Amino acid sequence: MASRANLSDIAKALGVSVATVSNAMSGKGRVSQELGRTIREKAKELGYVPSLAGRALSTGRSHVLGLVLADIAHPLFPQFAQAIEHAASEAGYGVLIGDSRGDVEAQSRAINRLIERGADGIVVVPRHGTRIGDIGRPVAVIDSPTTPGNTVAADHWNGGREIGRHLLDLGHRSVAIIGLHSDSNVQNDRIGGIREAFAGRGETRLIWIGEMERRHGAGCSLGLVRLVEEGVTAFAAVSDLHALRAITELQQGGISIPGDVSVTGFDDLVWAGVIAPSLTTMRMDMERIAEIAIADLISQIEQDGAGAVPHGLKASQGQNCIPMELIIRQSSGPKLGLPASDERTPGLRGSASPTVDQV
Amino acid sequence: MASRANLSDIAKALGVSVATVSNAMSGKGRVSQELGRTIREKAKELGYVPSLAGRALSTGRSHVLGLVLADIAHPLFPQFAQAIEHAASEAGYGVLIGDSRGDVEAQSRAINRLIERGADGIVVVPRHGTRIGDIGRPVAVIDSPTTPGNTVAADHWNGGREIGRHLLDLGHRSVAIIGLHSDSNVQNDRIGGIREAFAGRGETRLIWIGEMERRHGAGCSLGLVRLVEEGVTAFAAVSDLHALRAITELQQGGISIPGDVSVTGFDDLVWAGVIAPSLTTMRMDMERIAEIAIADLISQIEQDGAGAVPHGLKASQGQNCIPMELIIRQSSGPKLGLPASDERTPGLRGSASPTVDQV
DNA sequence: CTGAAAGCGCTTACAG
DNA sequence: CTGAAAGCGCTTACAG
Repeated sequence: MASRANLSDIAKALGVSVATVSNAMSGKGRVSQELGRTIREKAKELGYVPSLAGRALSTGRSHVLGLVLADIAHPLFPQFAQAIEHAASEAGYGVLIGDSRGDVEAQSRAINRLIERGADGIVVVPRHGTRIGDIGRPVAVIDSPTTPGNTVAADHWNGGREIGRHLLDLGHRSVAIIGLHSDSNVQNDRIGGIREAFAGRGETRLIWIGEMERRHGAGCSLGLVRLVEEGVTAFAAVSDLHALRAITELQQGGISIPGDVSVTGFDDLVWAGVIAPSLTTMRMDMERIAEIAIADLISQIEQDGAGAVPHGLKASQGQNCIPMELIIRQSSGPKLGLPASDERTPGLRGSASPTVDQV
Repeated sequence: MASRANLSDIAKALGVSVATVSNAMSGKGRVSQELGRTIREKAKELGYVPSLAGRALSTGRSHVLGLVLADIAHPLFPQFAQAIEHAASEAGYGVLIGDSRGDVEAQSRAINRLIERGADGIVVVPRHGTRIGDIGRPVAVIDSPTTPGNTVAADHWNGGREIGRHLLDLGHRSVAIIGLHSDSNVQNDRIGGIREAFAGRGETRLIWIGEMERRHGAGCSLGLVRLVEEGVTAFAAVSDLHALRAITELQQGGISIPGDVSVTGFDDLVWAGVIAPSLTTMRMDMERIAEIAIADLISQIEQDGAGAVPHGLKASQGQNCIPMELIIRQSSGPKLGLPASDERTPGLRGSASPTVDQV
């Protein structure tokens, strides 16, 4: 297990020049089929692994991308990281992570660190209400279709609309929408969609968790039971995290889901399928989002040298708003008293005959 | 904004040699204080950013570490990634992510890819029951103190013991322990600790979710309500994810927590503080774990050239078993009927007077 | 204390 | 189709 073979070793072993070996390995033609094959065989035999550092130095490209999320501790991070890593890896790029710990200015520092580390481009999922300035290197922003400069995103608005329709179809006419911050484009889109669906067909009210916690402390009650008493029959959270909070608060208050009220979320986070009742939610197509983000980034990288070309899409904008997928699970059901005209399978867990049923 | 200044630019601007500039920048002495200062000033003035590729090529060190988790979609990944990124970044290293999507052999491929990308070393949080062979590059394994080759880990066993004691202190004498796989060292440690605490003081039984799902399908009921009827008063899950499942299943079954039974978890996942009731759990000190893993890795890197020195700790083994921290929240309380001799603060949510109270 | 030179492993015009 | 040469930006003995 001598130290790694390099181009020169192969060249020597075959009595050819390193230039030829290089050309053969990169497969850009310029070498006879015959010789090309021989060289590649020898390379394999010697266990040749190209040195990225050597390549990077001569091409000026590191073939590494940076991934910066507003908050690396966000429960969606795993999904993002996995999809981005996969897409990048398919395209021959590595992914370096940057963390901004939810802090706005740390976000730009994180981006800068990654650039100093030689990232050829950056994928950023920005913090609510942040805008990414020109960083002199290609960037792909994943936020919301309504965010200026956004590269690709799920169609959050339409996702909201579908959630709204789903609840309307089940007979719900009074929904409480649960959000966190009013400065998040993603959340505002989702909320806008839900409201649009309900417009003229039912009433919506809005709960901002962030605001409630500022007033009553973190982890405070959301007062959901009270809302049920006032006639709300459905809760549509803009994230599974908030849906989870709603479900447990309602359950703790003795309210049956979906017997008494329905609850929906967004994002299909890891626990959504596992809690009782399992959570109806809206899922992003992370694979496609990642693919498009990476493709855009790479096309930018391969165009401009290292240029300060303002990032933006040449690709068809329409393609960059990715549909979300409604996943109907047990937490949403027909409004109490309505004929159960649903065609959904009963599910594995017996939400059919709830044992709790008061308030 | 011309293209980036390099050592040679600084050297020319000052009429000195690049060697001197290099020495001045790396601060390894060899340069007069005077000149050193001048050079560094000029460097700053020109906005000099060292080329990692150049450095990597000449030193053979990329200053990049790889992070491989069994499953990047695991809810603990964010905590790990954040802590590792932070520790690495402090030490001047970048972090490249690798994904093995929960697949055992993909795990080694992921490791190899990172090595081909030039990672100087790898941090791996292995999949249950996997063992990392020699990969010809420094590795730090974070798994369980009882895993052979483990570098650093939380003291899962003792964490289990503390959970057990906590439940005993609350008066519980019959606990159901909820695990996923019996081939996970981490889980076995946690379970062993709980059992040790209960030995001779109460009875424990064990539920393997993985096994139940194999028999009854994913998302199946865990039959927890039945257990309560049989006299179980506490559920100790080896992960917050399973605790969450337990809490919702119990609540859905009309059982009050902590009124009727207590539930505890592990890991303090993102939602633990936010559900109702909030979840009592055991938290790892990720910052310390990450620090130690990174320190170990770097010391290995700086010792052997690229050697096949079998990884292992020279550092004091004792230091590498990091205590966990018990976080008492509302999901655990005194056993029903017992005098409430607890000193815990009542918490923000009124678990004091539960409205649900049947079965 | 400072500098000239070689070399890390690759790619890329440019010749032949 | 193939090769000799220069260069990417740095570091590191080795001289002076």
